[in-house]
Amino acid sequence: MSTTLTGGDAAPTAVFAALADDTRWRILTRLGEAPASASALARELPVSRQAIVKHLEVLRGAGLVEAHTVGRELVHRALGGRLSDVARDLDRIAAAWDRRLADIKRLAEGGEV
Amino acid sequence: MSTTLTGGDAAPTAVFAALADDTRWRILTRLGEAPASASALARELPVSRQAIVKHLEVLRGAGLVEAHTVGRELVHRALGGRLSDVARDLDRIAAAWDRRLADIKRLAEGGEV
DNA sequence: GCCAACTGCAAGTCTGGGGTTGCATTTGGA
DNA sequence: TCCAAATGCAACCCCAGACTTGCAGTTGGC
Repeated sequence: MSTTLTGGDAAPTAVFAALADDTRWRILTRLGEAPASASALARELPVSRQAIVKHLEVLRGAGLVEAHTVGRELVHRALGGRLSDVARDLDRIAAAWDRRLADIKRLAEGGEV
Repeated sequence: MSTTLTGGDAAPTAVFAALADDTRWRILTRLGEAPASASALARELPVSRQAIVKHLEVLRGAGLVEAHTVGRELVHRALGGRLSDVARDLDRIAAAWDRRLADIKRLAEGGEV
């Protein structure tokens, strides 16, 4: 019905899982600065190319990264769209919690006078 | 200099890791609806109390949950603050990526005419 | 045409952490 | 007072996934 996490109670943990690894986060933010291939990233980061490839697959699966070929290279770049979707949803959820909390407090105070 | 993740390049993966587990997410959203103790949650969710206790520790460590004693119960409740912080930061990062992307495209098109 | 460089596939290792069970301890409240 | 119910601690199991090494296949570009 919806791909956003507020659409239902679908767990958005997949996206979070993609963001939860340090190496993956480094790769992602690095791609945010400028697109790069797996081999190029492997030269910059202290992990093997294969490890990076796997991370890129996860990131692509989460919709956080997009790939296109340039010459014989497979260049990846970071996509902001999914991330801002998640941000918006998180913000809504947080607001709902705090609102509910405030309601409870108000109710408790008002009702006990 | 800053506790937010945009402040530096500090990896915010700790918070994401806290959100990345399904069971933990269920616990967190459940607490968002109404505060509850570990034992109460254990009765509602298909996991042992001990598992829930560990999850609550993680959530508390990430600043997503707060606890206070009521009678002999230790009641936990979800806090929106940290979550909206993360949301704001993610949104900024996403915007920066897209902006950079747009710049590159514009530059490429303009330069190749 | 050829080679250097990039990608893809396949095992295989090993640590983290999610989950459980069991028991000890405390304490609220009828 | 006394018990049911809540918390805390500890040892243990088990698997997902992060990382590596090694090799085979493809292809761009001089």
